[in-house]
Amino acid sequence: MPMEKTFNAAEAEARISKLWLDQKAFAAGANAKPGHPAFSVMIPPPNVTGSLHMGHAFNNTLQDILVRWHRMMGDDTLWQPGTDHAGIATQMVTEREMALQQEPDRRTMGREKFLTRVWQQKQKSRGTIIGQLQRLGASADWDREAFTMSGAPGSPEGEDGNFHDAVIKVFVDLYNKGLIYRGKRLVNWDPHFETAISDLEVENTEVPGRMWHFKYPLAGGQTYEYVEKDAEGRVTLRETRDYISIATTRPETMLGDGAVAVHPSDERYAPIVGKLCEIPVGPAEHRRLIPIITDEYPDPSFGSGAVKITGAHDFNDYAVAKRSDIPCYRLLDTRAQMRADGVPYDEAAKIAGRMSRAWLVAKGYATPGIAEQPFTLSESEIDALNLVPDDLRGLDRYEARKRVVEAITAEGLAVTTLKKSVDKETGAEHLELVPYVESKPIMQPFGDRSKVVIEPMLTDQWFVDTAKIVEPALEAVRSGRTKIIPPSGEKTYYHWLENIEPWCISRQLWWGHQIPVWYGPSKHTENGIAKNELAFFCAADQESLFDQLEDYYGSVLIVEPQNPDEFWQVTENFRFAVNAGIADKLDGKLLVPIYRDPDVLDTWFSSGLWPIGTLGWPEPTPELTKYFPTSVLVTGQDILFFWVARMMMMQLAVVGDIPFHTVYLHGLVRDAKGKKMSKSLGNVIDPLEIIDEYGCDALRFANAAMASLGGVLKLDTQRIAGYRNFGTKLWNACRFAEMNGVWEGHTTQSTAPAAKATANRWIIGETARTLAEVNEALEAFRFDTAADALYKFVWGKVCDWYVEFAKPLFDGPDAAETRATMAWVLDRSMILLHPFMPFLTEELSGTTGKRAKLLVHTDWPDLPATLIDQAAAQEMSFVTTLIDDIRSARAQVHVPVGLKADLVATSLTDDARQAFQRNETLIKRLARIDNVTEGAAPKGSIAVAAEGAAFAIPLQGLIDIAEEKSRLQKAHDKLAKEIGGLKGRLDNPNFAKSAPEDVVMEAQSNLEARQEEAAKIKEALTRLSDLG
RNA sequence: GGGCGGUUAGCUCAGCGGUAGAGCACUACGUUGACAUCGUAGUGGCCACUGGUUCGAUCCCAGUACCGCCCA
Repeated sequence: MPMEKTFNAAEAEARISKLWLDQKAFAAGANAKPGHPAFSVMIPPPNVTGSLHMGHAFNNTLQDILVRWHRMMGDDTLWQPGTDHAGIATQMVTEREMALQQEPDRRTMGREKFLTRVWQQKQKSRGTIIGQLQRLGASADWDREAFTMSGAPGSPEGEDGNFHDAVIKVFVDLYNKGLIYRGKRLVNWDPHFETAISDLEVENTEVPGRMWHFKYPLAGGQTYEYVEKDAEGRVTLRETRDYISIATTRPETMLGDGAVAVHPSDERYAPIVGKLCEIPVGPAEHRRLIPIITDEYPDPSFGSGAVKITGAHDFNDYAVAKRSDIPCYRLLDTRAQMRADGVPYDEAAKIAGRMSRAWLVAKGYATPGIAEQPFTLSESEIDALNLVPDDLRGLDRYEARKRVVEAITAEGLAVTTLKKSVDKETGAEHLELVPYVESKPIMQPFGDRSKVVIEPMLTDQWFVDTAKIVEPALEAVRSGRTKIIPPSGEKTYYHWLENIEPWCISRQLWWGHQIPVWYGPSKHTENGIAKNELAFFCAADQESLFDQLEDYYGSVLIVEPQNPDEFWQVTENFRFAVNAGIADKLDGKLLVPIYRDPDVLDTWFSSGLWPIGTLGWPEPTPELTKYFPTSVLVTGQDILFFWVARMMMMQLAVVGDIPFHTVYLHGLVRDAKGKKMSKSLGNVIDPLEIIDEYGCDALRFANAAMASLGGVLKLDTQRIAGYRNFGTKLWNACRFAEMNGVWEGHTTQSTAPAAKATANRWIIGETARTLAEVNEALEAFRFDTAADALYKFVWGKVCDWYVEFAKPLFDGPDAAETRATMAWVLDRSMILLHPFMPFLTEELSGTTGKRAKLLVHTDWPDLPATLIDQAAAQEMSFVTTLIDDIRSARAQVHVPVGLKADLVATSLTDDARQAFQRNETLIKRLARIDNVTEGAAPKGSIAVAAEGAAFAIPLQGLIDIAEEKSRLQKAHDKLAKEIGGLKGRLDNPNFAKSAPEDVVMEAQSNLEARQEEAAKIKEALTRLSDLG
């Protein structure tokens, strides 16, 4: 059955994909040749509930090109696929789905049932993204599909695997090495998901904001001389003040202020440093007093120069508070509402007030009148204090803000400014005092998933002490053991790692790897059990946990209370029993309460182990030996910190080796105008729709062609259409071959046919040249250069010229070798294009000959450089240039295409004559020439110059002399300009002296060639002038 | 504020020491033994600006302007 006019992608893709999968063509090690190296790639695991977007399509196309290329070369290739459990995202998707199905919410359901429900969701969603990756032609070893939560407790049948064990083992190891610790720290809190998130999951966005200015009255009505000076030291303002002015964008956090800070060099406030001032909000009879302290943080030139310090709700303030031992009072609950727990406000405020005065004493600011006993509270005692006034408790943070501002303003403690207003009726001007509120853009943190405003929150969390494991990760890149492409990625990598912050890895979610730490009552002393303190037991398995418990508590019964209240109740009993010395009387019935940390690990903690985890670690698997470290990681530059840097740190910390030799970072895919694709903008290009419309190969080739290093990738459907056309072009070249019997009895021939005809020798050489270009480009991860080389070869050389040359050759004595050559060249084209356009090429390969193997396993060519025939290349260059010039000349003087003209060779060197004669049929056909003679140029002819030759095309009466003159003049002018440049250079004595010899030689020969050509055109011009 | 990039044809981008290339778009012509998802020919550029290095700069260096992205 003859070939169709175009490739039917929609029909063929599914069929070919099935063929590959059925034959397990992508299995690890498939097509590997003995002695060849391993080539391994880890897929960046997409979210298990995700669906394919353009970024995935791009990323996976590049990986697939590399993988298919290496597999065809016979390397032992593994492309490891899998998905990520994506904590927040998956929990979110499941809860949304549950709401839709009117199922009970997760709290009603309880943790265990909810997790079962998420596993169901996971199993339902997983096929979507995997199927979409397969549609893309991704040649990963699908039988090895991994999951970052495989083997977790409660996982259903079929979800077994090592990943959970690996994650837990790493946590325990790092904990035992002191690289993971728990602490009360200020973290980014997502009030929507009610969990901590890491710095990286926060997006800072500029939004319109307001800055209020308030007066904090000095304690006891004290006053001071407030003096402002200009740059020259002249006094510009001097007044007596009984307050200090503060600016804030978050008035509701004033309730948690622990101090007011000024810069140590700020003379304006020097008189009141170490004194107390009053927070101007809350019940008047219980106003809290806080100290005025110095710190480097306040900027004297910004606002009033004084800042309030709210350690529990601002990262900068937290640092100041830590430096000066200022207490951090938490005001918000997990949903970012004003706290409603704890003792009433007046009690809490009293305690906080004592803290302030004790601070003054402790820091040596104490004045005789208010000397106090030392008074300190533990972190958790401070955290238990709720300083939200009773009437604000339980309010939303924004509602509380409104009320606070209103109250302060009503009391006259807002800083005011004069505002001029004009009475519309009378035209009279009024001046009135209004609260001073600046409208200005402020940076606000948002959760990257929830999109709600993130709240800095003082909570107990687990952290990786990244500073301790960062050095090997830095060293590996510095030394070049791991190479990051493009190099700018390395700079970014260094910059981040050199300034790395502790990594908060605990999340208050249910879906994830639960932290393997149990808490029990702390034995503070040898004999007693302390109140409110915990002992930690970090264990990878039950056996180890029990061992640790026994070591610590001795032989006792362990219970796991269901909730914290119960825990503390049992703890209290236990404590009492032990402290009362009656423990051993209970005859082993004494119960030690233990509870497991309910939090789960950050998803990136587990995906940070992707390279070793997917290869079976901690078991010493053969895959680990063979494929680790992996060859290359292909990923977006947006997850350099999230994932790449963490994999580097973790693999080096856990197995002491780099996870990959090369990291290839690519940009983000945007729309044709460079805009981020987003549903709200409506500019999302769905890769599956593109595949439906243009075929997968077109999308893949476009992706490869776009993959220049660095920057944004703007995707244009017109360009994809262009590459679809490119596929069609190759398809039709093969169809042409079919019509000319090229494929009859064809089998794959790896060695090039021995050809005599110049055109055949030339195209064989071009094939070898292209192969070298593609190899070189892919070795350097220049997918764009490789795609470009293939495009130019197939379209520009094979289709534009070689197919045309073949037409006359098929009628001549070289027909047989031409058929063999064309078959070989088109075969090579399919092979070289296969990593880029796997479907179309596999289909072509299958329909054009009898093949020993599928194209996916066909040997990547190894073509000797001797195939590049310089003489043939030179001769074909002469031929194609001549044809181009004749066509151009004809077109410019409007010779009808249908008219076959004659050609007169007016001068020919021997070489040129031979070259011409050998290819005369080709030239005549393509330049539409009838008869060829040698002799003088006839009157009324147009002139064409070539290397070593000059030709005339007699067209008397057909052409406009003036037009021809202007054409020649133009060509001459262009040459003259080039000659001028070359001459100028060569005449410069410094050029000859300083430039390399070959450059001088090249310029010299260039000049001669240009001059020769110019002379011929000049001659022709003269002839025309003679004609009139 | 800190870091990393970018500024080349109408658009999207290559090139990165020897005075410019591609694809698309545009113009004209055109169904010649595969291909109109095509062919042939053409139009189009002080390579952001200012200095410097060099025999020679779009390319290297410094600065300026503007535009991105990341981190505060």
